[in-house]
Order: sequence, then structure tokens, then C-alpha cells
Amino acid sequence: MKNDEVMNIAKKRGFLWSSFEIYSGVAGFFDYGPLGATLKNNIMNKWRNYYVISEGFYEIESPTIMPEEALKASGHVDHFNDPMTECKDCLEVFRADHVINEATGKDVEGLENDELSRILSEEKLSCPRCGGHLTHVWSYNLMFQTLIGSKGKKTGYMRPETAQGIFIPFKRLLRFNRGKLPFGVVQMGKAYRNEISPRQGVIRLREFTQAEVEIFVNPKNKNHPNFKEVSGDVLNLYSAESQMKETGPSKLTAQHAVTEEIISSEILTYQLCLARRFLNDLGISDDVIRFRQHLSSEMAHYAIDCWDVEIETDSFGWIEIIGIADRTDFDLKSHSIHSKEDLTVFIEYSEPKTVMKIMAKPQMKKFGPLFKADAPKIMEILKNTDASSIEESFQEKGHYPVEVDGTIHNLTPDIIEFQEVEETIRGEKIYPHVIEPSYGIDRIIYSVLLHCFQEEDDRTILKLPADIAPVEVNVFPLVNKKELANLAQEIKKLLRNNGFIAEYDASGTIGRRYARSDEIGVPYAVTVDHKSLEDNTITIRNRDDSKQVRIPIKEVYNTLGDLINLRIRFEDL
RNA sequence: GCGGCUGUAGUCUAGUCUGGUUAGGACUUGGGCCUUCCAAGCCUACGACCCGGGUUCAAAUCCCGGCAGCCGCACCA
Repeated sequence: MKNDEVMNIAKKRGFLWSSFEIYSGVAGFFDYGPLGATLKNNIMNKWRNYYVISEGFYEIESPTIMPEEALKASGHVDHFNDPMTECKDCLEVFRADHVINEATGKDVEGLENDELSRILSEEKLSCPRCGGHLTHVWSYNLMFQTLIGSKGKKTGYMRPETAQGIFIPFKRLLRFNRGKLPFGVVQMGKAYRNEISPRQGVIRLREFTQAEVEIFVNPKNKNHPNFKEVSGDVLNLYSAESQMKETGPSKLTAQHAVTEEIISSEILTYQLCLARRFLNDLGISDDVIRFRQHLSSEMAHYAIDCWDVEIETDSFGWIEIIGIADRTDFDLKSHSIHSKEDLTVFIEYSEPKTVMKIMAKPQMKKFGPLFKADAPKIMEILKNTDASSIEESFQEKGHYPVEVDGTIHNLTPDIIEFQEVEETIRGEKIYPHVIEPSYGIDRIIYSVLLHCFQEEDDRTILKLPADIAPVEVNVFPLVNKKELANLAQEIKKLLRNNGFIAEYDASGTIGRRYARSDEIGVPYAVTVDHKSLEDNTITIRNRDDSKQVRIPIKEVYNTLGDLINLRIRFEDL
């Protein structure tokens, strides 16, 4: 399996290995070794080039530990507590609420475990598989819980996604962007999920790195100003419809996908295109990429459209590495309700609207003495009540009942005056919708390693794009002679002084060194030979075809700089 | 969480069934020799029985527990 070979090399050469090995490891945790950490940084910086520099979305950084209230609002506290029950006979484990729901049709979501246990026994429910006896219900919490502060009173959780760290300071972010939509904010960082049984190496981790973008848009305008730039891009789309019909994915232009309403909006389509371009830049080709739309049954209740970017692997099938969703206004609305903060955006109309409106005006001379302390509260209620409903009530019943703190006051026509007023409306307050591309960095790194790995004859080559390769250039003396070695060392120093990640290696034959170099994906090797001593030239060897060109030593860092930053191609030297 | 299989240097592996000398080999890696372009050869060195407990005069080997990996089930808003 290619997976096994890649993971072997990753371990052997210092990209990735499982953490805490000397204590026999803990499932779901991985270390990035010297090359892995550098590769990860390079990939994350390339990602920044896309989203921070090109798209103009600023990056923020928020804590990885979050207070319970925040995750309560986001729905994670409730959603991550799965009530479980086990069959004592066949030892199958089930979601208790699912068992009850399927057997009785009752909606028991959100009930306490004790309550669920009670229902299980009262309804005499048994194992759906073998009919055996079910145990009491316990919670399996997918969030890592911790306590904040020395008194340990405040419950905290490790964040299950970086996104919430963007929604919470939304007011400040909106102000930073001077109150105008659309704008995007990104965050890269660790997220944590206490998976029941993590497997598949780096694919399902308990601690992983996300790169998330939250783009806040006006729900009435989900177009994208630069859509033209991507409209011709061809996407391998596996829509919900073709999944149901089992017709397989189809290759369509972005324009087509929007026109045919396969993808719900221009902006979502634009994000799909961006993701594809990013993956291409990492050396992942289109034939292993597909965009799979969530079926309505698997879509989170707050999303209206969601596409997973999937990569084909030999041992895990198609794996999700990026999720691109239209999360609507769910998160902001929910945080707004829980925090009592106004998280709306004021959208100004291009033309102010004037409307005629009937206002119910209290006659204060009678109002005050009549209702005393309740008067201000009643006025507040009047302000928020449609005057026409009061008028109707007067006509039907002769009065309008108002409840204040449990007491009912009847308003009568003699204390209310109706006035027609002209009101100017300059705009409206709305909750923005959120378009969210969410990248799983660890899975992307795995995909990059997997698909850059090539075996040609007896050679193993990691064909990493030059601009993300952790080691940029190796310098070798052709044979281990003092004069050649000295010059090679000097050139390595020269390259390092010019900002290259350069290594020197004189151990073993030149072929062995080239082989080692290829295996970790070093794109170029500089070789010092006898001719170098005579005319101050060296050769640059191209990793992918092992061809060499000879250039003067004094041009070496300019040439390598151009090659590594993809300004020129090796063939054009 | 459950069941099955597995666990010997960096990697692959012999030995385990049938307990018994210094755990053997290959590759890799380090040092040296040789070598003027793609894992050659020679010399040399480093390096391992997953962890804990039990049985036994004696445990890599047998038993129990744990941990990890793989596969299947379940889970993965």
C-alpha cells in the first residue's frame, strides 16, 4: 500500500510519527518532526498567501480553551454529549436517543441520561440487534473538559473548532472592517475532539490543526465580485442528486455549476475554486480531487449547502480534507441570544424609504396616575406593538389588554391617541450569513505526502512543489576529497546566508546522497566537482528528472531563488 | 467501547508452537578505505525482545492485565 510506504518514509525521515512513543503512544496524537514541522509551516504560509494576502481576510488568534457558556451557545455542549447505551448480551453500543426514537417515534433529543434510562426500562426497550438487555445510559463527551481557575468552579473545554473564536468577537471584527459587508476573517490553530476510537493515522486526530475562514455576507447578495476570474475553472462535482441517483461525479465549469444551481451561490462556488487551486499548488492533481455535496440528511441543521473537498487515497478511500459550507446566520444569531449582544449589521438602503405609520400615543396626563409604576413598562410595550392591532382590539372589545409582571391592565380608547406619522427608514439590521471554508491541515499534509510520493524504477521521489519543500537545496562534493568538501561547505554557507534552507552531505557515494535527497523531496542539489575548482562553476540537479545544468557559483543563489519561487522553470535554464 | 489478529534495533525479519549458551541475519545509519555523477565494494562501529505482574531454578518464548497498531462493528454535530 502506498499509504504504508509513505508513512514509513514520513517516520524514518522526520516528517511525522505518533506521539509519546516511548510511553507506548496515545491513539490520536501525532508529532511533526523536523521536516514535517517545516513542511506544515510552508503549507500554512501558502494558505495565508491565498486567504490573507490575495483575498484580504485578516488573521486572528483566539484561545484554545473556551468557557462553557460560549460552547453552550454554539450548540457544542449539547451536541457533543452523546448518550450511549450498551447491550449486555451482544455488547453492541448504541446512541440511546436513537434507540428510543426508532422504537417509539418520540423525540427525546436533549433529555438527561437518567430520563433516557428511565424511558428505556419503562418502554421495555431491548437491543435493536439481538433483543438483549440494554445498560443504563452514560454520556460520551467529545470535548475535552477542563477547569478554569484555582477554585475550579468554571468549566472550560478545549475548542472543538477554531470558528467559534471568530464568531464571538464579531462586534469588534465588524468595527475593524468599518461596519461593511462582506468581509472575511481567518484563524489557523489547534482544535480538539476526544474521538472514541481514532484510527487511520493522521486522518482522525484528537488534537489537530484547522485553518478556517468565516466570510460574512449579506444574505441578499451571495454573488462574488471576482467570480469571472474563476468561472472557467472545471470542478469535479459530486452533487447530492448524483449521489442519490448513483450516477457518479461530473466535471463542470464553475459558471455552469452556478447557472444550473448545482451549487447554491456564486460565493460558495468561488470558494470551491479557490480550494481546488490551492490543492493544485500543493502538488495534488485534479484526478484525485472531488467535491461532494452533503446530502440533506447529513447536513448540519444550520447549513443550507455544504461541499466536502475529498481526496482519493489507496487505504482510506475518499477522505474529506476541506469542508465548505453556507452556515447561514445560525452562529451569530445563537451567540446574540445567549450573550444578549447585538450581533447584527446595519445595511443602509441605497435610497431611504419613507413609510406612513400609525402610532399609538399614550396620553401621559391620564396614563401616569392610572398605572403609576407600571406606566413606563406599558409605554415600552406600546412602542413595540403594531398600532393597528390595538385599534382592532378597541373596535372588537373596547379595550386592549397588556400584561405587566403578571398583572393585566386594560388600555381603553380614552387614554390612547392614534397618530399617523411619516417614518424614514435608512436601512435594516440583519444577521449576516457565513460562508465557511474549513481546512484540515493535517489531512492536507497527509494528502500532499501521499500524492507527491512517486516510485520510478528503483528511485523513491517525493515530488513536493519547490516552494513548500522543507529542505530547499542540498550541497554535495562529488567525492569526499578535502578541496571539494571545503568548497561545498562554503557554498552551503553562502546559500544559508542568503536565506535558503540548505544542507551539506558527504556521506556515502554521490548516488546514495542523491537518493536520500530525493526521498525527502529536496527539489535541487548543488554538486561540486573537479571542474568547480578550475572554473568556479557547479551543477544544479533537478530532483524530478535528475538532469543537471552547470552555472557559475556567483549566480547560484539568484538562480536557485528563481527556481524555488517558481519564477523560472528548470528546463529553461 | 466490543471482538479478532499482531507487537524482536531506524526498517524488514529468524527464534516463540516444544522455556535453557553471548537473541541471529539483511537493509539503513555513523566512522574509515576506495570512488570524478545517481542506493556499488571493503573494513569497522552503534543499535532490539511494547509495558507491568505471575508461573518457573530459568521467560522473547507459557499465563493474566495494560498500552499501541491493523481489520470488523459502533461512533465521527
